[in-house]
Amino acid sequence: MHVATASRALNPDTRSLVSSTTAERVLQAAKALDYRPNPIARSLRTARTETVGLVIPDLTNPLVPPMVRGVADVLAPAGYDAWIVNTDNDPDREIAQIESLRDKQVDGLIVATARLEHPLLEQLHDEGVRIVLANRLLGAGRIPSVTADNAAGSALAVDHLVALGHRRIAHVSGPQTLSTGLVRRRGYLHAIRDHGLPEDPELLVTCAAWTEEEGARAFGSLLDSGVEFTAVVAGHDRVALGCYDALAARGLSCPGDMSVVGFNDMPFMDKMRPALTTVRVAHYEVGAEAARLLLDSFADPGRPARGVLLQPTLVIRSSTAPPA
Amino acid sequence: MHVATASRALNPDTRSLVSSTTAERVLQAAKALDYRPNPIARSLRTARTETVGLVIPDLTNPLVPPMVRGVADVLAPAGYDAWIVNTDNDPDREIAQIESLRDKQVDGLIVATARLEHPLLEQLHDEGVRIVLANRLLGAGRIPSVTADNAAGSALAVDHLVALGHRRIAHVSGPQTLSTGLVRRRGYLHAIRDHGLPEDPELLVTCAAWTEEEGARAFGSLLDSGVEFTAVVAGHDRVALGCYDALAARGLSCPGDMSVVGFNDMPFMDKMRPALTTVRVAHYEVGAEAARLLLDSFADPGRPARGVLLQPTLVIRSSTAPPA
DNA sequence: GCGCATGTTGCAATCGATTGCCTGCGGGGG
DNA sequence: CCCCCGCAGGCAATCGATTGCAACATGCGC
Repeated sequence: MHVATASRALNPDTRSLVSSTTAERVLQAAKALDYRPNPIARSLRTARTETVGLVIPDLTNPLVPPMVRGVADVLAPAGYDAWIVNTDNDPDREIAQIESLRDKQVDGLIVATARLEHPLLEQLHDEGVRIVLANRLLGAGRIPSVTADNAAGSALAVDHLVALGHRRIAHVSGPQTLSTGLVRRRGYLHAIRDHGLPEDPELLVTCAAWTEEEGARAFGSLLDSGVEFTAVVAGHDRVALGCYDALAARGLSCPGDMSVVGFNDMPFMDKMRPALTTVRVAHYEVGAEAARLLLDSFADPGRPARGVLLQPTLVIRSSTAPPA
Repeated sequence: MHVATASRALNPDTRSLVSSTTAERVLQAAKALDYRPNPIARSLRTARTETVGLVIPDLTNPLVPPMVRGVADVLAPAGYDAWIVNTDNDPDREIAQIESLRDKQVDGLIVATARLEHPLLEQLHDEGVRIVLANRLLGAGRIPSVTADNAAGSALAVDHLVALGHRRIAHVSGPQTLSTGLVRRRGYLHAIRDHGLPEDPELLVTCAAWTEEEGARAFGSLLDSGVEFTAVVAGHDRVALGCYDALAARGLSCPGDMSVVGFNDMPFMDKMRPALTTVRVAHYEVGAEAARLLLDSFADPGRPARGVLLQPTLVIRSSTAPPA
């Protein structure tokens, strides 16, 4: 029995080249010997690894694990695995990690880091590397991507507050170098305008990062400025928690004195006091859909880039109430 | 120039076999051509992949990501990468995943799933597969492992409560099929005895899982039983949150009516109301140390198995107070 | 009865690196 | 002056699978 024949018998696609009796014999023998194909040898020959690179900023960011699971759960049935690498938002590290993934011959990349600009990715895409962006958009939109509809999410938050009777609604936005920071702010501004509310630049403050500290600092300065308002849309749950802290530090209550809406619905946000009303982003679905797009692009290389927008939902809890 | 010569020049270990001038020329050429060695071809030849398998129950469990980062951060400088697989605590899946990792020719395994029994792991270890256990202990302790000193952690919690003046201290333990469930309970019992406190079996209840629901159920039944006590050591932060819920449902306050201590110090436990006093386990360090043990076993295959116990610390917040 | 088509299997190249062995060259010592 | 030793580098096998091509057998049609 020749290895070539065995190889053909073992591969369902080529099994028809082998007589059914020998195929059966090979399958029997494989089972008897507990034969396990060596993926390394196969990859060397076929130049495919059944592996995709998953580039994330930091696994310990609570938003990330659900997305990773979404990716893994979609890839697994298709026979693919994910290599996970953390960049810690360091551009140099990101480049190094991506090159390392390419050396490992990954069949595609899912990039979930959030910076806006990224010449390397566009270049790789032009070189024919299969890439899907998750959670971020890039320049011309030529690269397939999956993101939450962040603008719509901001609008959901504003709509909810307006429905409760709020008219002066602040926004604590994030770094404008981040796709999320930019779009959520834009969505807030549009929603304010759509409701015919006054667009007061004083109601808009910006964090240098999506952290509680920055949220407390930015929102605290807004509180101290003397501007009047009764509700705030935070660009991120962490920022909302910072708002909680800033309120507590000033003896103000939520939702009594101030309604707060977060963004993302991280784990445990339902356990906060008050439980945080927030815009839920289905991160698992973002990952799953990104993986689907990537698999699609393997199946049909010619397919044009598709951008998927996932609709967020509003989760109403206890941090929002009608104004006093 | 022959590929063999180039190979030797590129590899620091064999570079001395090549004259320094040719070595220099090769290095120059490699840089000029942006040569990148193919890890797949190398692995096929050397039967090493510079890769370890990391077996975890579920990435979305908040305790897991820090451990994964600990592993990754230690492996990276040594040139190793980690394949991460989730088992969802399904024994069959765990076996399948581990076999898949072996097919991928990982150089070693770090297994961080928590069930107590595991014949496969012992068998693999006997076959010479390099394995390190994280967060769990196995039978005879012949396999190197890294765990938090869970018994000592329980004792820290009891000591703290006793120092506050509590004398009747309950324990909500977890599944006794889990290493953590078993040992934390044992540590609690020892500590109670060491303090000369009454060992009342009625103060001990057990959850079927480390979840808020189970914690609320088990602790609720204890509250409803009429047994007197003023404090509880929960075997897990999630269980402690369940205790919060059970207290709230009965109109009891924490820490006014009942002191609660958690276990693990998951993210956001400092943001709870009240902020949770808990036994902090350095999960990052568990992962890092497990990775170190594994690298050690690569460097020196003969080394005897070592078991590392990491000492937890008590983080005192607002869920504990002297008894009323 | 011969030729050709079809179906099955074997041969050998290939993927890209590593490594044991051998060769050839040069220098130093007898 | 010759021999031997050591160093540098080339040769070729090897890892384990895949795959184009060739070869062979069988069977059918003319």
